[in-house]
Amino acid sequence: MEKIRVRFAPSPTGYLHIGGARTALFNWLFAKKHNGQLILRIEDTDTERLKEDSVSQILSSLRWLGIDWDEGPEKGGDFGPYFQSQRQEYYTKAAQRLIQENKAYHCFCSAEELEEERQKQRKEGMPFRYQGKCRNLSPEEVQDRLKQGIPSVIRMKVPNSGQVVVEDLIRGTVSFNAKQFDDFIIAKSDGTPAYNFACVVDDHAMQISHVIRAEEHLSNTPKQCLIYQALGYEIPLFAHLSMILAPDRSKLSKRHGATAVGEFQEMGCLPEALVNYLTLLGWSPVELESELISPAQTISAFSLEKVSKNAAVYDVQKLIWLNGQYMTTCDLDRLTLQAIPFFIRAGLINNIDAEDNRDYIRDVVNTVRERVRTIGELTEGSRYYFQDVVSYDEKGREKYFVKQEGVAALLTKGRNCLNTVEQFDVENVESAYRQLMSELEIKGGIIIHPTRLALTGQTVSPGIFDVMALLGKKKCLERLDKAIEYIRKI
RNA sequence: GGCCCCAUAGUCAAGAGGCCUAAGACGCUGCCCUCUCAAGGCGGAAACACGGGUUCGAAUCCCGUUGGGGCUACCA
Repeated sequence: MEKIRVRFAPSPTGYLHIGGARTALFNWLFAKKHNGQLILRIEDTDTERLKEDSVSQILSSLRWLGIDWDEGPEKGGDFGPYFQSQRQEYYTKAAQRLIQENKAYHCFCSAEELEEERQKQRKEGMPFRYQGKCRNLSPEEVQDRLKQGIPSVIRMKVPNSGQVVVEDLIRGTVSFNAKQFDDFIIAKSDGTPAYNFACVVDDHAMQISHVIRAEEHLSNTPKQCLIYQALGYEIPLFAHLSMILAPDRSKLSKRHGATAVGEFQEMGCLPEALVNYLTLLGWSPVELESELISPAQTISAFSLEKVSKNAAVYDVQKLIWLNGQYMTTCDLDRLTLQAIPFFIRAGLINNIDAEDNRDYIRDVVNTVRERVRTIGELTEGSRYYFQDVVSYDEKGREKYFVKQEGVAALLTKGRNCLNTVEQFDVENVESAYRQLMSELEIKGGIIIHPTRLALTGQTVSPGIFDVMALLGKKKCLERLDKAIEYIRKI
């Protein structure tokens, strides 16, 4: 088989969203699977829609996900430049050639004229198609108008009969009737290429073997085939990935909550979880026993033919669940490192703590991580390890501090019991407390619940003895004293 | 409107004419474990959009309908 070269070609009009991320991921998986290259190309021909910083955001999101490219921005390669805005000469040359070969032509119709025509046709209930007014202008006329400086676009001369057949690796053979297309624009009046044209010129120049992109481009593909044919280029293989939809089956947008990769990062998602989730959207690891799969496993099992044809509704619940799974199993030091910025932002620690108390922070992360699903939740669940308890959970307060008979005295016994523990570790603390329970002939929960509330302010936490040991003797005694005093005042 | 794609539980998704009394996962739910919450273990409810064909036999093939999505720009 020939060299496999695929590309991801985002337009820098905003952040990388999960649809784009999945397209990039599937391209990456396919390239890795076949020892091919992934090319990153920035499609920035529409200067009006460009957004500042967009490129660097997209690049950093891709890197965060672990999707690396072999050629492209900040990387270089033999087929550059990788920004379409720097490739104008290629487009101009190709368009000029088409004009010389009588396969494309200058069109001098103004936007107003076209709009008028459009309205007229709509009134008649006809689909809008350019009528080919400038199609047969004589060379002299064209030269004349060009000299006069009348703005013009370049249009394809589209044959008005015949079938255009697209071979798609996911969808099979899809055919279109050529006569439905009008003479579409390949170069705008400022000379910059229209999407379909730039795309074909670049994919050919960059020797792309497989075009893997979103389904929204399937309808553009026959036009691109027409361009390939006119230019005499070999047509690559296509694979159109189904769309990712919002829960209401509409197109995903900001109103549907987090859709940008960066937003998932901010809420404390782990990149491996997002990647894992995205691979499951449209592809399924049939021969693997679990859905928790690493990129390496995915690469070896991946095949485009097995990619699902139906649009997928994205379900944040499953992503969060996957993230929770990774939270408890991922490398602790790495997770700690990722959590620290969250802790700082939440005001739990400062930069100095982050350095000096690294071990403590790591222990906190380790004990809390198995009961939370995101780093955001981890941060919230870690509060009392860094800050004093300033209030008690309302329901817990009612149940354990107000309604529980003799709780102050009980906690005092607990306090004194802890006070006798020398080596304040989990085993010693637990055996001391257990001994107290059996002396008092009470069930564990009777003293554990109020203790938890006193130490954490919450009704939920990791195992209470783990909490005690991590908090240390001093803080445990302080917080118990404070709670006892608080209860007495009720 | 025209053209194109798609159609299995709430969601992702296995399924290539008999192996389907239709996998698995998330979510929901019952029980167990338990100091709480998670996690974990064992159960449960929940789907082939509809109508016609083809066939001895259809979730699977064909046609139609309905529904969803995309394209139809001097956007990509």
